[in-house]
Amino acid sequence: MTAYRELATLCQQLEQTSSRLTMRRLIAGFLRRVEPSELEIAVNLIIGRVFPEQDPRSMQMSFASVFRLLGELNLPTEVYRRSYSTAVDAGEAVRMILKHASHKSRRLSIAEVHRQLESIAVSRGRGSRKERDHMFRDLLSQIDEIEAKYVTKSMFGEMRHGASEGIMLDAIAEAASVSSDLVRRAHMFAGELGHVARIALTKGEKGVRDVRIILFRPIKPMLARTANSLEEAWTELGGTLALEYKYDGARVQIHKRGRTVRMYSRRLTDITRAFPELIEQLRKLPAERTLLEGEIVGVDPAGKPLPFQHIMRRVTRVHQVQRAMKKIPIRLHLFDCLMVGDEMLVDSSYEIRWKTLLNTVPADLVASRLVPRSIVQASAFFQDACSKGHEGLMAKAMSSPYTPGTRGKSWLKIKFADTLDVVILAADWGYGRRHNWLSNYHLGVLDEESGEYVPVGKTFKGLRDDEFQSLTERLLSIRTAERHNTVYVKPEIVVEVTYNEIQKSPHYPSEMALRFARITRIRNDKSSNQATTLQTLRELHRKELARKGEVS
DNA sequence: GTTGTCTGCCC
DNA sequence: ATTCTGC
DNA sequence: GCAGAATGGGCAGACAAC
Repeated sequence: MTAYRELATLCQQLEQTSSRLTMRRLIAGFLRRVEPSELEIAVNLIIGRVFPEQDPRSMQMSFASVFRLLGELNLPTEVYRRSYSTAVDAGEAVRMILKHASHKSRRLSIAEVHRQLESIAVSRGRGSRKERDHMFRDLLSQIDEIEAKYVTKSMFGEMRHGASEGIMLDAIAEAASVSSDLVRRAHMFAGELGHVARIALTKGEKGVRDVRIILFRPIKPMLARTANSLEEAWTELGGTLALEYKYDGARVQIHKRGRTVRMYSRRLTDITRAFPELIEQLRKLPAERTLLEGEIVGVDPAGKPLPFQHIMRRVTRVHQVQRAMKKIPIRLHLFDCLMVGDEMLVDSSYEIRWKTLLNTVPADLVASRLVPRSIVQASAFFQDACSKGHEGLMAKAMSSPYTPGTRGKSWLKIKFADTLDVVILAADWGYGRRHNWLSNYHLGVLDEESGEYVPVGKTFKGLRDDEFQSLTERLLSIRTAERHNTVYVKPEIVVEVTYNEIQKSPHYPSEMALRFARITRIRNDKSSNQATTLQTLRELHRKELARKGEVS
């Protein structure tokens, strides 16, 4: 058995360096000396996971739970106040608080710490909240404050020591003396870091090479990079590309063997039971074995795509699936085929995979696509997609292989986006590396009827560090009030915000919220009475909705 | 039984 | 999801 | 160019509080 303390020490060392090579070396050394039976657990805990990626169990513990139970220690109020205001993150706050509780470490092993975390995760049903709190407090009483810090961090998935999945993969490769590329490929197919580590360290290169795609073990989806315009995508791909509609729905990976069909989400969660009508349809496909990928969108009776919110009502649904099925009909748009029969197509070109897809499934299940001959034709297709209520287009390089889990340059997404000039109404204090900055800005538009500014969303994106710093100073100088973590300010600062959609909001009184808002400019040239008005925003929202379908 | 809070997971 | 930063 | 970090809106489900 390896002491959990050693894992905590490793994390402390990682925290002290920003060099990836050093982190890789430190982790590799640790993986080589950790007790083999604890290897898989350790690999996950180090990068901030209690359970492997595909494990459906979760801790059901968050900041609120942990701070509630720490409050029960009845330490001086000053200890809590100082810890919360000084600590950069939750793990650090826990350490600072527990320093005053002076628990002695019983030197639990990695396996024992994990066993206790597991029993917290499986506690369910009436009274389980209290039971989980009790069990976690019990765990804290057996470890010292340094160990508690990293247990908390693993539980919250925020290590903040700079090493995560990517560096872990390199470390596994180094520890096992196997090439990094092979280890990464094995991980994309196996989907579980712990398994990859065990195989690499016990079976070496041969074991890693033998990992391949198996049906009903979902693989990491290939990711796309964003292009700012169609022209940019065209240039980047050298004009030899295909365009597909980018549907605003849920990405799914479909595995079929005989009459058995299962569907997995982008994060590899099994969501088969949410879409019975689709499963039934897919079971009838002639292909005996296949692995397909596509996007599911909600549609109205006329077939127009519904806003994203509606498909979300179905993806995570467990109860009343049949009722949701009637209310929110769906359509599947397939765009890739990674396996047919015994043939593995991951390394085949996109062109070949597309042809195989067409030969495998009926045409009405396939995404709309165009191989453009000119950029003019491409632009028309983009307009076409947007006007029909879709998100935009995907541009794909014809000869590119499927590269699971990586954001390569062979898939580019081009999304509709627009800008508004909005006013900063308030800002939240940041967390972690933004601890000392006001980092999350509440955005408002002017209601011409009342003359008041009403919130329509928040954003923390778009500014550079130096801009956060100067904006923090500026905002503090016009502060009107401060409550909890939020500083309210005079509505004076105007920022240009880029967004992708105006959503119907059940939360904001304006009943609208901006999706994916990011600051693209600080409009020092504009005063707040020149900002976008609520009335204008409503009009834009109406126009957006007119392109999309409606639920009856 | 209803409403509110927390959590995880879609984007 | 998007964006910025450091290697 | 990759990897990591910070954090958005909104959905269902599970449980807690009333």
